[in-house]
Amino acid sequence: MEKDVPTLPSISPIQSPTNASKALSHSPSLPQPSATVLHQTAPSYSLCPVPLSGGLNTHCLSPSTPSDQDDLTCLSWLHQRNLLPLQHLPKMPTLPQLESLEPLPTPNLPLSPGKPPYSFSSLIFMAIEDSPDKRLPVKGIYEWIVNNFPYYRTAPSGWRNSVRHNLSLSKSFQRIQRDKSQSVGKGSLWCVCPEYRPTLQEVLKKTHYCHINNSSLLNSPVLLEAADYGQTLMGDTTVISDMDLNNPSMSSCSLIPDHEELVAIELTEEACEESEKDPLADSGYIEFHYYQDQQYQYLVLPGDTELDLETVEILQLDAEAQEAAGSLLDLAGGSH
DNA sequence: TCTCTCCTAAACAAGG
DNA sequence: TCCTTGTTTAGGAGAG
Repeated sequence: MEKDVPTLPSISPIQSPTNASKALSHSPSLPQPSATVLHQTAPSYSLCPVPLSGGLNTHCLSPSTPSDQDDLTCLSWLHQRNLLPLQHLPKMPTLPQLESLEPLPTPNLPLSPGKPPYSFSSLIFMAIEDSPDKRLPVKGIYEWIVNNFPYYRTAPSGWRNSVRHNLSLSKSFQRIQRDKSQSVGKGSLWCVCPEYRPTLQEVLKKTHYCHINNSSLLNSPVLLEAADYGQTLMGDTTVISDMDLNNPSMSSCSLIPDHEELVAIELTEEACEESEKDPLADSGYIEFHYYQDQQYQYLVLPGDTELDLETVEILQLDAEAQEAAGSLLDLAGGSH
């Protein structure tokens, strides 16, 4: 299942003149920020862009609303939860409606969520890790899965049996007896067995990367290594996730990063070439990722968008995008 | 082919 | 009684 890893670039992509010229061609007036996500990609099928004025779209990755939760199969939210470092948005199985994308993404694309690529162990792991107390009752695990993976809303209920089966059978999960005095409802709480936590994280990472292997960007040893340590190695770029996936102490860390900035991921030439092979790449959108108001958000802009002040002004026309545009301006060295 | 992992289904018991 | 939870067994699919 592991993919061959491309040769490690001699220099980091962000420092490569060639790559930089490609990546920055979309934003000639934007000075290289210390941290800016700027990658060109076809919009993920799970995007539910909120239409902005000027044909721009913004999108919130926070699963705080049901509509947002639909997007969780896009897996980008894993970054928000710090279960995976923010990197290239994964390309999920192609949906026909995206094959024929018009120049602008259709707002509120109809979603037909497929089965998540994650094993039940991973789903349970994510559910538990996402809980404030790192422990959940079975019902809570059900709810988390349903809330985050729309597939299971309509799936036959047998998957619940599989969840329970996994909980019982897997050594990775421990049952905790509820405090009888405070117990409301039956059943126990389940938590992740600490010694199996790194294993679960590894499985989760592998699953994630296997399903985004269309992007050679993520196959860069640099980025993979960065993913392992929660830091990118691209110059002074700051990765948006500062957690250490292999650090058991992460369980006590906030799942939401406390810094607010854009994260830059630029396409390597290989990534660009591969992207060109992707039929969706013709739609050529750029996603601008940023972290704001304790949420990951991103703008989806047409690929030929020049992120200059004019573009930002357009962004500013929309109240919802105003703050985002401000962030871009800040990073561009301007003020608004 | 074998092994392993994972998924699914089913049966059963216990408890609310 | 019904439903949920937890356990166990069995079989199949897919990958290495």
